[in-house]
Amino acid sequence: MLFSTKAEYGVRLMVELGRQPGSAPISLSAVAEAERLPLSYLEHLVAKLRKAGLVTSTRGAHGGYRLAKPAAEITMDAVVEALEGQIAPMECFHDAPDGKVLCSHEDDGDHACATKLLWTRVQGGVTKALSGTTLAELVEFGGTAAHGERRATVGTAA
Amino acid sequence: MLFSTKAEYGVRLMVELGRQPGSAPISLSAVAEAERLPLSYLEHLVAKLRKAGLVTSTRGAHGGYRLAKPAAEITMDAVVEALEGQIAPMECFHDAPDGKVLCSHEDDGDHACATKLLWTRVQGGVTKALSGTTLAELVEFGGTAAHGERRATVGTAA
DNA sequence: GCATAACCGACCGCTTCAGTAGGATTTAGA
DNA sequence: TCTAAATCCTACTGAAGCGGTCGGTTATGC
Repeated sequence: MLFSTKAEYGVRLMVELGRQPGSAPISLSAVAEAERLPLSYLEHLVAKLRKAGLVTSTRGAHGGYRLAKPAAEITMDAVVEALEGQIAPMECFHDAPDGKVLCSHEDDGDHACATKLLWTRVQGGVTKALSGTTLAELVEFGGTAAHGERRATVGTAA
Repeated sequence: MLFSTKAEYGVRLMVELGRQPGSAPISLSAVAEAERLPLSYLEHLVAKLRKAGLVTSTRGAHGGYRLAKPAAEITMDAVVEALEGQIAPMECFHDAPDGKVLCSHEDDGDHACATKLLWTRVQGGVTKALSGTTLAELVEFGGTAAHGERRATVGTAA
């Protein structure tokens, strides 16, 4: 499995928030019930999302969570990264501050790291798919399929 | 991390086999020494590759492993899948026999699985990167990047 | 002041990961 | 024929992460 249920649950949570029309905050328990997910586990996940600045919270009675930005401006790479940590295909991969991809055992033998080409391509494919998908798309996708006829085509990000 | 070191080590192992010019089998200990990887761990990995039909083995003295097919005909999706198991972004994803992608909680609520769009795109990106890369490419990549003649001769073991 | 809800940290059973250990079987060559 | 080299196989282990629970604290609307 590429991702754990943290990403799955977290994205579902975000979609649920994005689905809400008004500006009133939604309580976690409402989300948990709607998505049939354990409330106490969601607490951990939403904490990550909050620390990443993706959702805002209001405490106390009638409090809850809402999106920090419009759903169309939230790309899924930020969401998944907040939940799962840095998206790298391999342990030795880490993003340099300047955006370049590094491999920790670059050239540590008598030849360059032959696997770097592969993992770079994989990472490119994943980040492209994630950053090319907005939360608004997912809300729309789930929403239209909800009432009425079934959307069969899923399509791939270009 | 998307993949564990199983994929990393296994790919390195395959590259090492592909690097060898002759048709003589290479012992695992030679590979382990060249790549500085634990021999007994490589045994587990190469077993998976063998069961997947990617390498062949000859037992006994002067035995070892070699590629079951030319490196140009080996795509990395087969290699990684042999090592890591089925490549799916999420637990609920599984390939149907007819090649279609299924989600186990398709439509389990009052709306379709909103995350399916996202995971489908991610899976597409990953499989595209993996199946679009051949072992020969990696061998070539590591080879040219190597500083010419300092290429280690994975000769007969010590 | 009470119910509601966000917050926080500790804990737990389970599985996987990465690696080790010890042996058995097969084979080439002296 | 004996031996060293190699594959092959099973079992085990420490560490870490996953999925989830629990109890408690703080903040807030009614």
